[in-house]
Amino acid sequence: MKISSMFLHTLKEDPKDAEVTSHKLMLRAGMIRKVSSGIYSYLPYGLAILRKVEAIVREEMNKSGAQEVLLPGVQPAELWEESGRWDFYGKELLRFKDRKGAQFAIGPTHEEIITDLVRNEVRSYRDLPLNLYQIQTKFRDEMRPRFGVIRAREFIMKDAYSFDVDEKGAEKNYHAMQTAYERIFTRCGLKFKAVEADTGTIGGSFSHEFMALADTGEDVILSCTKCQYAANIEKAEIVRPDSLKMADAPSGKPEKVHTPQVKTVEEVANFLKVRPQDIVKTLIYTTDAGVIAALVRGDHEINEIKLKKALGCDTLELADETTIESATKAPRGFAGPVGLNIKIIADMGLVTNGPFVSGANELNHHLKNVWLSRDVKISAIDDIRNAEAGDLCPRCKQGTFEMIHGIELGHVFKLGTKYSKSMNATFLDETGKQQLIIMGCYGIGISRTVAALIEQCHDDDGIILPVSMAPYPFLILPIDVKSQEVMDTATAIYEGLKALNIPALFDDRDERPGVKFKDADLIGVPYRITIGPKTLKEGAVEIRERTTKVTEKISKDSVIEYCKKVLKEKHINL
RNA sequence: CGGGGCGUAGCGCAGUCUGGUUAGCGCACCUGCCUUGGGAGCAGGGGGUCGGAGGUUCGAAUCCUCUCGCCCCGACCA
Repeated sequence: MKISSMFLHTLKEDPKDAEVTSHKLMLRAGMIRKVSSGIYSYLPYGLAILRKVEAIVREEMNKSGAQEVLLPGVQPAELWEESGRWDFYGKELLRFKDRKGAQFAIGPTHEEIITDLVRNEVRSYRDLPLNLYQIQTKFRDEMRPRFGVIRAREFIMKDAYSFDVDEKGAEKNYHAMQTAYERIFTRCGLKFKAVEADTGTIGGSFSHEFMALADTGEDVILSCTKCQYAANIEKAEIVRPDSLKMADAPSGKPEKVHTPQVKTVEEVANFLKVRPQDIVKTLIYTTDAGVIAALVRGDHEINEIKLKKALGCDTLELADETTIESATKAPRGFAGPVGLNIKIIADMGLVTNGPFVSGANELNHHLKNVWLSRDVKISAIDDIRNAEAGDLCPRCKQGTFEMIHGIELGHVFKLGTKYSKSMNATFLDETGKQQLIIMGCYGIGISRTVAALIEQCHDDDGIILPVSMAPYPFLILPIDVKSQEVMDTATAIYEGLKALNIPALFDDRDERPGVKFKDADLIGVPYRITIGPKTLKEGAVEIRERTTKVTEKISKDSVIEYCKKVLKEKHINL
């Protein structure tokens, strides 16, 4: 491709809107342009990289036995009502009416559509197992789109759905997807980690997320320093203490102290000269099972997903001021467990400690010398806090957790019969009995993968594409387009690569060398072939590797061979 | 949804507080000259309903009211 005629417009300056590196570079390299918040157009160069990811995904999905389909972006409300998600999904589901007034949504995911399709086609166990996937644009009306295409509202996703006759088959499909994902992200040249994840409202026995390691990642992962265990903070387990009984207390009773305007854990710790871990944080929640109090140590953070699970409730929300006041008889900031008349659940991190400081349920007062075993009626003790760096690993019990950040690229999980049940997707087994299909679903954020890759692979000059991700592995750069000799050589190389179907960019613009060098670095082409009058006098051209910045001088006649060799070494078949 | 910030040429910004010629600068773009190994230089040029609507005023980018959009922090969401 000749750059002079390419729809490629690079920017010298960082666009104001962009915060993270990948977003800045994707805009500067002319890959994307913003249309609206969280909505982007892909320009030729950006699309070309996107296609590289898609190609790898297709190859590996097909190899694993999945078959490609293409489902509609617009989905009728009826199917969502059938699965129960029309009311449940919330504002992220963009809804609208057609001219007849019928309700539709723009698909944020496709469980309903695929389940509907499969239930209409699959009759017998002979039709199973099945794994269907698609690569398609999805829309989720995110409250706060961020980081360019990393958290966009409109984005491109590969989603696959598996259908099996039994649990064993479902498990097999799950593992097939896991290994496919490992291969996909490895081939993309990404540093990633598969971590245990929460299954969310979807349920099922387990799920894994594939995280690209990046400091700017929104997800927090806890990873054992000794063994393989790694999990999303939402899920990361904490070692259970030997006993879930609160530490024995001496006789006595809590002592009320005056603490004017002292509310937060930090303020209380400073004011009363105690450590944060000697304070009990009391959080009041409104749930579908009533108002409850959750207790965690002052230095710990509550984990609402764990809390929800421990309580067995569906909805959970920090209580508002009015609810807090009616439950504790005190304004926010002074809640404490002593004398509370609502259900109290305590984190197991509290069992070995005492005495504690807590709120006194009275304005400007706290209690000292509180023993949970003596002074508080606890209904349950469970793991309801976030794991943190330094915690003992729950698996090997030798290593400790370190905290890393990641960008969620892929998610595999078992759906079980959630959708087949609500939407009645069944088959007849060998004995003629009707059975529910066991499902799984597996997503990869394609557009997000491109951004994650750039987040990992760049330097001060721009993007550094691995050869596997480069739509054009080579860029031919004549220093002076007015020099006949230079242009003849450059053109010969360009045509030579073209004849072999090796994609290359030809920077034939009448620009000064510096401009072309900067652009070449910015868009991240792995190999730059520079043709200038100086080296040409020796019959040579230069090849510079983007990653290492090492320049090598080679004979102008051996360039094609060199390129072929590079591709072979990197196992790229074009 | 709460808090903060910003909308002036394709991009980045000044001008707004304190109203007053033809609204300015850098980059990008067009023409010419010159130059050609890391975003050169000179000369000339095109491009703006100052986010939108309404109002105040002799006069509004500037003041007032409403509104839309975008960004950041938080909440929310899986």
